[in-house]
Amino acid sequence: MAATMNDVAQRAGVSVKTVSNVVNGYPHIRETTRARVLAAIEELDYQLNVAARNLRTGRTGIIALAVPELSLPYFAELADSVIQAADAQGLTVLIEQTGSRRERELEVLSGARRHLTDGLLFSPLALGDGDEQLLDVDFPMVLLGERLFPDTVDHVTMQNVEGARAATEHLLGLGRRRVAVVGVHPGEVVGSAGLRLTGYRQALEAAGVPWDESLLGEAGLWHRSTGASAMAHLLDSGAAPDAVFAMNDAMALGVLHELQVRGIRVPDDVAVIGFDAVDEGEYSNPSLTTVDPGREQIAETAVRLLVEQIADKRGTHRPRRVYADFRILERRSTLPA
Amino acid sequence: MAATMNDVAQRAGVSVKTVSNVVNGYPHIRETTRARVLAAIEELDYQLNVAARNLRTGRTGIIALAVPELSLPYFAELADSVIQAADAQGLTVLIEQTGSRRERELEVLSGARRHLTDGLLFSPLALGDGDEQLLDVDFPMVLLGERLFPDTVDHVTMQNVEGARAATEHLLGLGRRRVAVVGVHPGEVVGSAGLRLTGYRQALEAAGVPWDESLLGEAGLWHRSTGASAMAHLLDSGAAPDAVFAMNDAMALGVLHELQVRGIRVPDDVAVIGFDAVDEGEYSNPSLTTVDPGREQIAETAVRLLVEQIADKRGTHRPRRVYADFRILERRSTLPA
DNA sequence: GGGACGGTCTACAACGATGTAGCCTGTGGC
DNA sequence: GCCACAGGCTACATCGTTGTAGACCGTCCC
Repeated sequence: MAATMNDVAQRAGVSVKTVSNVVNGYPHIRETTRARVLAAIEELDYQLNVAARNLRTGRTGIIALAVPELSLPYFAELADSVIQAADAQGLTVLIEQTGSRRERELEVLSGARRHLTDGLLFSPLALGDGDEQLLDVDFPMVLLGERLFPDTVDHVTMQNVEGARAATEHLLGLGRRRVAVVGVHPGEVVGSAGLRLTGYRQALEAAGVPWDESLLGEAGLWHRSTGASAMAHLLDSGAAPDAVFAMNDAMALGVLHELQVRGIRVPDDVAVIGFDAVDEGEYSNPSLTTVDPGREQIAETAVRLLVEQIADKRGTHRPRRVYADFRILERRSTLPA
Repeated sequence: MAATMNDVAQRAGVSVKTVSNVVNGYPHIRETTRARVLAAIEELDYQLNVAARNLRTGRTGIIALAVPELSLPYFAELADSVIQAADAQGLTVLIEQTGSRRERELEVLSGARRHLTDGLLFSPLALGDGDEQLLDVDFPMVLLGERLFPDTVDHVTMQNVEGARAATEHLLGLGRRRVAVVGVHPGEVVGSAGLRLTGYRQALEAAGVPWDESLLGEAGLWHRSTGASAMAHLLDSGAAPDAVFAMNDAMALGVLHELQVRGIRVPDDVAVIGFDAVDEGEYSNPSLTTVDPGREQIAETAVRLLVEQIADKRGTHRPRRVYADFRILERRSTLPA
């Protein structure tokens, strides 16, 4: 049987509350008493029962992170960063996978695990326009990543438009004029697909390059496989791109793969740039130029905002939106000729 | 304020315990009563306070998964599989990253979060020979993956020796005779590096191919970068391999990268095979032949064993060791000439 | 010398659920 | 008509901690 505070108290000859005070660092305790209590804790190998503290204080020390899929490298690396940032604040992370399914995302928001966690970092994919009121929850939450929602909730996001624009400009700067884009969601405006497409369009306009519908590669889910098939479709349709901006790295790697299978040289025939800066792109063949969206900064900021929300019991905080810094990581897939 | 069982009980005109019974599916309740309670729950939007239940029952419904790093694709995909398997059993997963650091692995075992979780799935890397007694913990635990420990604890592992042997035989079957191996940990026997090296050796012996020290590529951490530098070292040393067995996929991808940078053709000049079957290898250039160690089977089995341990309060269960099925996934990096 | 005050500590209630014991009521068997 | 018994429910204690109120002691100041 595990020891309780009571056992420790008896052994140290003090009240339970004093043990509690020692454990929680309450300052007004005589040194000798504190030493006795600590010794008793040591001897009994006492461990605080978190469940009991939770019940009493209403805090759990756990935050939830809801992401689409851990098997997507970006989210795995994001989770890594979040866990480390949370660790630094003494928090533990509980991961929920939504599988990009709307129903699972709603479940996360419904707060079924509300009592288990102090707050939620949420990276939604399936929710979108018209779901604003669903995000008006009564527990601490910070939205992560890409979608834009009204200013009713804290939001840490990457610079989708600017990053996409910079990526496209990077390709145009190589002298490429037939720049395809992969990952388009037709009709979407507020999602990351819509925003990144806007950045792409801005870059073309600024450079005076005409808009060409045939260079738009659609892809619903942003996986390696969908990137590969979007590229295949672009090639088969005769669009003849000389560069590709893939809206994330996973698709960019699919694009590289498809090009390589067909014997098309990268970057000589087609230059490729991605978005996300996952580790994988550093060792692909050729290595992948990409937009680094500031993943660690996003994780750290998000955890910090969440902690602030949790501390602010009155609910008086006003929602904030934070944009992370981005930069282009230049590698071989866009090496100048 | 969130509603409690007391609120529900008052509204339904029954005792708290009856509400508890309804919530927990206790059978002997009149239909009309059950309906009244359910209605009250609905009206008040009542959610069970898990912390309180935890305190009373000692169960939390959370299991911990301790892995080295989520940013390593294999562990991200393993986590994905574990979360899904746990979900199917109504369990939530809390992920701990040990960063392969011995001190963090010990912390996990010390059970600091014992009160927060019902059990632990543990994939140790830094612990090894001589640490057996540390694994003799007094909470439910299942060891995952690769290292072998004495039979005092449940263990779900991949077939390291057999898989490595099959991988090496696959290369030998292509007619290659100078088969390098990457990821060697000199002196190690029980770890996955030691076991996979044994499989490699067995395959060579069976084929009558002489053992050549110069074909052993060392790599402490099994990352892409260490795979690349081990390959660079092999090439620079003049070992002149015509095939490489990388002990995991991450290193294999680093190997592919290094070969490509040097203009060495795969599989024509050097054939490459990995181990783990991460998604990434399917879209690398060229796509990566690998050993599929049965990741999902491992995850499902591990969760099942853990659930059994948790249910078995008496601690009468006898430790089991389960080996997952493996198979070779043949892709282009070992395409016959 | 008495009152104010801060430091140190204790007793007790409370968080929200569940386990245990036991009270009714109705049914069936003898 | 009485007892045994099961179904349906309630009352109360309890899990291990923390918040609140207050007791006690010594110091300091007027």
